[in-house]
Amino acid sequence: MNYVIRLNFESDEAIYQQLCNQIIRGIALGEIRDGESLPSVRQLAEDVSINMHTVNKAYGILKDEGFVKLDRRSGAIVRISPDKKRILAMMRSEFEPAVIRAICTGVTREEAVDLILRLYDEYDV
Amino acid sequence: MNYVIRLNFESDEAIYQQLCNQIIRGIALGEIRDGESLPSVRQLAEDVSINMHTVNKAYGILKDEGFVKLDRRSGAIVRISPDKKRILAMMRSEFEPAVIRAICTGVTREEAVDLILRLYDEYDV
DNA sequence: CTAACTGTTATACAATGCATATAACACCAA
DNA sequence: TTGGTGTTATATGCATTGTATAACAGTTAG
Repeated sequence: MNYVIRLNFESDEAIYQQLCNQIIRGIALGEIRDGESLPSVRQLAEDVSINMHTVNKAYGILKDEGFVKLDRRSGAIVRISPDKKRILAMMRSEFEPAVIRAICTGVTREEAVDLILRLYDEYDV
Repeated sequence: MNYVIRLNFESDEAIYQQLCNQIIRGIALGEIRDGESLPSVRQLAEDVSINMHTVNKAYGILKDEGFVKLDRRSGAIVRISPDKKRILAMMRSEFEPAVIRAICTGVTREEAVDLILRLYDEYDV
């Protein structure tokens, strides 16, 4: 895996969450492919200078969210089990706080839609 | 203010954040109008059975986000100071984690856009 | 078989954030 | 003066986060 994980230790976002997002981002970008194996918890922890348990927590969440399969012998392997209903429910709860603020401050539907499409353009191939 | 604040004490979302979101939601829905005054920190705390400081923290955030003006004599008054740049930056950082998951699981642009538009329909008048 | 590697679990610790509680202060209006 | 604002200070209990050390069970290469 050549993909570079970027962590911001000054951020108030938890490290294990940043780690999850970075790996999912790599999958979306196509830089981490289905079937590919991720570094071991100890290896990745050393690579990015964090604790083993923080990586293990991130891997456990990626497993629960259906992005990887964990295996004692070969480590963590990217295998996507799409759960559209769950993702759409998650998207709704993530979008809602932003949309109500957008409405109050006069951000139009067109601007919101444009923002979504630009994010898709940025990550989707 | 007839608007009903709903809090979920079982949620892992902080109470002061839920309170912010509920009030902004009320503004978006038009149930709380510009110029209207919110209950005092002590009154609202008693109404929803939480601590005064939790309400005070929420009011402080609403002030920082530009949704209310605070006044020692008359309390908290809804007065929106739109900061589009800030809201758009916030929307981007809120949307990003959801969008990368959407791309990985095959949620299309159309579905994401539809979700946004349905949220607008739900809150915007 | 041994050694080295996987994920997994248990325990402990410090730091931080959340929510509560009690109390006081400065300001203003009736 | 009395009672209502927001504001601040201090303290406590609790959960989360991240780190640290250690061990366990299963796999694999030598």
